[in-house]
Amino acid sequence: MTDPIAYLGPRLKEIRMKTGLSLREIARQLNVSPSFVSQIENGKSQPSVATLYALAKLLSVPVDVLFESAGDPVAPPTKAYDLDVNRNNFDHPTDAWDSSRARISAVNPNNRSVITMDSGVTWERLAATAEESVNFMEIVYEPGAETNKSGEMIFHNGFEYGYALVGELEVTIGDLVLQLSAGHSMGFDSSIPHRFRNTSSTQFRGIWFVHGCDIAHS
Amino acid sequence: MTDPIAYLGPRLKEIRMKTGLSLREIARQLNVSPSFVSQIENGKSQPSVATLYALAKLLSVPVDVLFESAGDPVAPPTKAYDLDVNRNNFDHPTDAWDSSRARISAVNPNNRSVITMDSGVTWERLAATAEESVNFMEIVYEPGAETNKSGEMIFHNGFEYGYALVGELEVTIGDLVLQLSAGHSMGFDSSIPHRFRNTSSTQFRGIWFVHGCDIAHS
DNA sequence: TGCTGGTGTTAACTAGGAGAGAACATCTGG
DNA sequence: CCAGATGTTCTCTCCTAGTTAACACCAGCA
Repeated sequence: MTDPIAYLGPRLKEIRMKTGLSLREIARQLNVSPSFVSQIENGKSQPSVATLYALAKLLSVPVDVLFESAGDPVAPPTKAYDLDVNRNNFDHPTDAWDSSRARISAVNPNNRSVITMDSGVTWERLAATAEESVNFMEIVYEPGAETNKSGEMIFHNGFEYGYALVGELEVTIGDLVLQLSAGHSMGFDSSIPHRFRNTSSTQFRGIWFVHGCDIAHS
Repeated sequence: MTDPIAYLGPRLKEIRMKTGLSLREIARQLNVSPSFVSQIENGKSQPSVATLYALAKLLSVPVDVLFESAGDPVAPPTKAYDLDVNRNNFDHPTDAWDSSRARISAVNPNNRSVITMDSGVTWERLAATAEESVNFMEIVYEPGAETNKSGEMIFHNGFEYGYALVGELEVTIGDLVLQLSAGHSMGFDSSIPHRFRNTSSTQFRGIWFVHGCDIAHS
């Protein structure tokens, strides 16, 4: 393995980029000079533990993530570390998040990485493992929210599983329509066109598991 | 939360103690002076990122663990796992139920198919799709119940994902121990030896998703 | 009882690097 | 073309990471 310390800088830059924060903004929030942040990112200087920690916290990633050299994993991380992003158009969630390298991932409810769609649909990642094309998440449908504003059905390879925590969700799979209410669960071949819609006046929350068939390819 | 940097020293000492390593031994392996290790442990000095990293690696804990204040549950001493497993009755759920042929499956909570283990562990199937080696279920651990009465860890191909609905579950994965309480979630490579245990006095319920690698074969 | 080899702690010191500050070269948008 | 962003690269200073040395304490062992 290459020296993880050497990769700290580039890694940092990479993560910062994803957050969209500017180097100067980081410096401002950390109370250090912009030049210093630049020096760190380019490996020309190293932060102290204090600034390292502050840095990790600011970027909301575990410190260990900063040591990961682009490819290989390190000691078992204790948290999922994907960044909060805001994207608005995915057709399906199998590839919503970058795959992390973790073999173990534990996620604290107030520390989840979240994807918010413009349509009142939110995905909160429940685990960030090394598996590709797999997503374990809590999904939230605000009243009136639906998978696709256009009303179109979507389909994709793989299977999809859901468990309703609270609220009601109208689930349409093929020509089957069912009302998923708290405690109910379902699973289906997601190559069948499907659509979800919250027709009620209260928020819907559910535990979702989606995986693509390309699991098979690995 | 108190400043995690301030706790770094004591935390370090605590972890070192558990490993049984002497301060001087640590210093020797890190190529630093014993006095310096002492100064770090007593908060009179702070390590550089490099030594911090080396330290974490030497103690085989993720760096973040060093920042956790004494209270939180973390990794206990590193001990080689005992990989002897016996699988007389299904100790892992990937193949518990026959695979159904359904492309769509919806399950009503009071109509689930249930497998009860003698040990106070129950699996309730949440969906019965055509997928092989996949299980979506609600698991119940009564107070005192554990994966294996013998206390052995189990492992199997694939990945396992869990979301805690109510109660608490002590989850041991490799040498990582974590307390999974309501709302918390996790996922892990289930080839890592693992074990669950309800050490509390109340019932634990969670949504579980387990799939084997042989998914690929279908 | 001393000696040897273990443990952790503290003081005084120093060399090196964490971090600042300025001036630099870009690229926007108005 | 200016005002304000962005990141970079110098030089310089002061702080501190890490040292050495001597400290006090045990345990075993002759």
